[in-house]
Amino acid sequence: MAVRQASDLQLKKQPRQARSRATVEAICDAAARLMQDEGYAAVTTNRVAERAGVSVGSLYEYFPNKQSIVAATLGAALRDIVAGIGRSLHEALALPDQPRAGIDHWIRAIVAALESRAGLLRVALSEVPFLGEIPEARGLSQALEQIVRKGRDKSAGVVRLYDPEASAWLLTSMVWTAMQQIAMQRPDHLSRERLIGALVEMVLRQLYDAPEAEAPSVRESGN
Amino acid sequence: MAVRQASDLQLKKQPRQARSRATVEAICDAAARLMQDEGYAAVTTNRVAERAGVSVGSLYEYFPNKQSIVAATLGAALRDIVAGIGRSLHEALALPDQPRAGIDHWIRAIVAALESRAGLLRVALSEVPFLGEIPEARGLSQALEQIVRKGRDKSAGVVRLYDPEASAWLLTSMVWTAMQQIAMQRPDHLSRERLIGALVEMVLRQLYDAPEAEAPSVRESGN
Amino acid sequence: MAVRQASDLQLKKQPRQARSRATVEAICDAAARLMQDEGYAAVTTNRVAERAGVSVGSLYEYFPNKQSIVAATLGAALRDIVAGIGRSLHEALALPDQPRAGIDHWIRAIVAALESRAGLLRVALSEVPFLGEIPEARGLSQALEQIVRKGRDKSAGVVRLYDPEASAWLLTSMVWTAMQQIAMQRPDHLSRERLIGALVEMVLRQLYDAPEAEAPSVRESGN
Amino acid sequence: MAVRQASDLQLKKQPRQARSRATVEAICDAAARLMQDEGYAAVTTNRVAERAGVSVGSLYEYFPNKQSIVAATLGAALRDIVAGIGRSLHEALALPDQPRAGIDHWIRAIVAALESRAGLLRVALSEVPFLGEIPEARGLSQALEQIVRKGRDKSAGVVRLYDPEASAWLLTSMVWTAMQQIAMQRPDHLSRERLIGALVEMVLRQLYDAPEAEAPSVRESGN
DNA sequence: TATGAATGAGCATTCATTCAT
DNA sequence: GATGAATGAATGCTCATTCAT
Repeated sequence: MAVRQASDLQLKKQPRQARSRATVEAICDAAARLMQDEGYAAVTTNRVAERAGVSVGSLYEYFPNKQSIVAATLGAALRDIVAGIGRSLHEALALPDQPRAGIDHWIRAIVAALESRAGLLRVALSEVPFLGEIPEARGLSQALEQIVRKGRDKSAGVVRLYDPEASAWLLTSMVWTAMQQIAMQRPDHLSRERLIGALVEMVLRQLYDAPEAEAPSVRESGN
Repeated sequence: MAVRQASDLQLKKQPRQARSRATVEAICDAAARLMQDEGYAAVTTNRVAERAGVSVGSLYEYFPNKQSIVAATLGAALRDIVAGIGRSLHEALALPDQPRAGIDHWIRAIVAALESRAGLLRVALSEVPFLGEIPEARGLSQALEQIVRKGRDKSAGVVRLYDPEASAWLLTSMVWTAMQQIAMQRPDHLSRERLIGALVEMVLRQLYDAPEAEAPSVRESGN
Repeated sequence: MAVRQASDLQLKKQPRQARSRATVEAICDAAARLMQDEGYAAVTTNRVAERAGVSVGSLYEYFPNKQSIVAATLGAALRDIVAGIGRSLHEALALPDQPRAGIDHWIRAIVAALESRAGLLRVALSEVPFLGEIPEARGLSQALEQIVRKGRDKSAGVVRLYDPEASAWLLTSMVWTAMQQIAMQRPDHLSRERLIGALVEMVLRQLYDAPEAEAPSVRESGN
Repeated sequence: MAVRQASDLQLKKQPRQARSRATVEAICDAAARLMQDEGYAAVTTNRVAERAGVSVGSLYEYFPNKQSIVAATLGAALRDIVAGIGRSLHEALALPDQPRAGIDHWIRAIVAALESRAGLLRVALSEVPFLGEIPEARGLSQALEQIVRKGRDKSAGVVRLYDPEASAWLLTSMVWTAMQQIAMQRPDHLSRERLIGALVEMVLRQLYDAPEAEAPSVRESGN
């Protein structure tokens, strides 16, 4: 398999002028729309340029190759998501020390952040071969791990996990994919509210041996 | 997005002769190897034909287009996996009614089945744009749901889930992805044994409010 | 400067069928015509294919890249030239031992061979950056050297050159370029006949009218 | 072949200010270095501008197109060479009437001049398609012819060449290429000294040891 | 005058698919 | 049925040149 240099996914030069930044942004926006609407295979340099209202040449002024366009596009989206989570996490930490409220808060935050970019993420996760090589993708994992670690520190002495290391790793990855599913693949008959409620409950039970909680009313309006 | 007819992913005609079946199989094997070794982008009809020791023309005798080759290849792999799970599930049902033993058994069965095709699955899940349109992929989900349903029936009256519908859906998808991770993305420092052990414990806790179990010995050899 | 693999200039596969050989030949002919008529810069893969009455795809069936087309084209032309010289050389050796007749004969042979491909050679020599990497180009030099060596062997004991090694090298390269000039850059007012006659005379004078000159001291420092 | 206007190879306007002259010179220097180091294909207007520390726009302020940059670059190099030869020729004419000393002197002068620009010349001669259209290239030929003519005038009555016109033309072009070879393609085992020595001897032999030969009939038909 | 972002025609190359043998 | 040579639209990318600032 061809080796990829780290630099192959980076911009040729940082756009400094407002004009340049606008061009780069227009290119990433166009690529994002194309990817969402028609899938990764539809992202061709000429179509991206056309949609961005820019010439192919201009595109190659900033990006060394096609992959770097996709990487920048996804990178920006992921950065937005991490930022959104970060903001909410900040608030969450300000909350009183009630585990349920805290967990509920950050699960909501992450799901909301993911939902804002659901279409793009779906394609990124299922079609982009080099997603793992995009720094921001690793950044997101690390952000998650940080959250988990902080949560754990806070509840030290309370939580008792069987094989803590393995359990923590599993719980993180399971909750992470659960949130992705809620944000991106939720079945029609289950609303986000119900799923988030159930997920919070499951997490609490894992961490605290939570006893029965009142079942939610099944009547609901939206999804 | 281009509309895809269901028939686009199917074989032109079922190979009836042994000779034909061998050809189709050789093609799928070649495609599988190529995909595992070099990624989805490396799967070109000419290379598949070459590796299969067949002419491109013959390939198009059975398959209407490239996607149908990939679909057949992944379909076969997924059928193998479902079959493997099915066999184990059968044994599991024969076991005495000990939840832990049953859960442990089928988690092991699924992880083992996934591991046998890990390389191919990794690529299928992260690069193939039409995975969801492959009937067997849906079949796998349904198989899982069946298992869960059977498990639930067996333990009716014992298990109390908060919002059973939402919880069941979540639990299924979480455990499913946990098993994928264990089979395909396990971190170096956590062995399959530890992860399976922890996962079983987590599932039990969700279903039965399982109390503390003995922590596993941390000494381990392999992975 | 980019490194070039030897294989980059060679055919992907030898055409075995008559049909294939005809295709390869048509491609080389088209490239030769294009080069002669419009220069090396006009040789683009699409134009070559078009002129050859072949699709670009077919072209890449046999040639790994553009350079290999040019290399094959020039290689064939150079092989023709070497073959032509070889034939004449054979006759020349059959001639009686008259130096003038022999030299006249092979100069004529080489000039005629070069003239038959003058247009192509002119472009090859003045525009093709990788001429020296084409094996047949080296082959031509070696053919020349062989001729010179044979000529020298024949006249051993008669010819006395000042610093024989340096003189032989110089004489070879000078006569070689003289022949190229006669074949390809002859001024309007000087006919080939006159130029060949004069060249034969000059060569004879170098080889046989030599009065003894002092050999140069062979001791030398630099280059 | 595309027709080229003479003006296409010339500067748009002569730089009059010192500033402008410096810019033009920087551009030519950059082009020369690029050509020497990486070949004619590496000479792109953007890279030239960059290496020259100038914007592409400025470059087009003085040059109408890319070819004119190369033409100016080579023109300057050739002018340097002609100037160098001119200086030496002047000294040579001041020398006493010893043919060997005179010939030795100007051969040395030319070889030295060529050597000073060997890298650039090699590329110019083997890759630049329009070298013959650069006025200075013609100028160099004319300078050579002048030298030869002067030499001939000086030795009138002594030198007797078989078919003087053809022989002179041949001798000029042969000696010219011999000097190029000595300056640019000398084989490892032959030093410049030996080769120049041998060349001088060869020239002398052509010019002064000539026994009477029958002049060729001047009547001729073709070319 | 000088700049350098922008242009877009054009290039080399790939690959799913067809069809004469 | 089987073959594999042939096709050509489409792709990623370059670079001489222009022009608004």
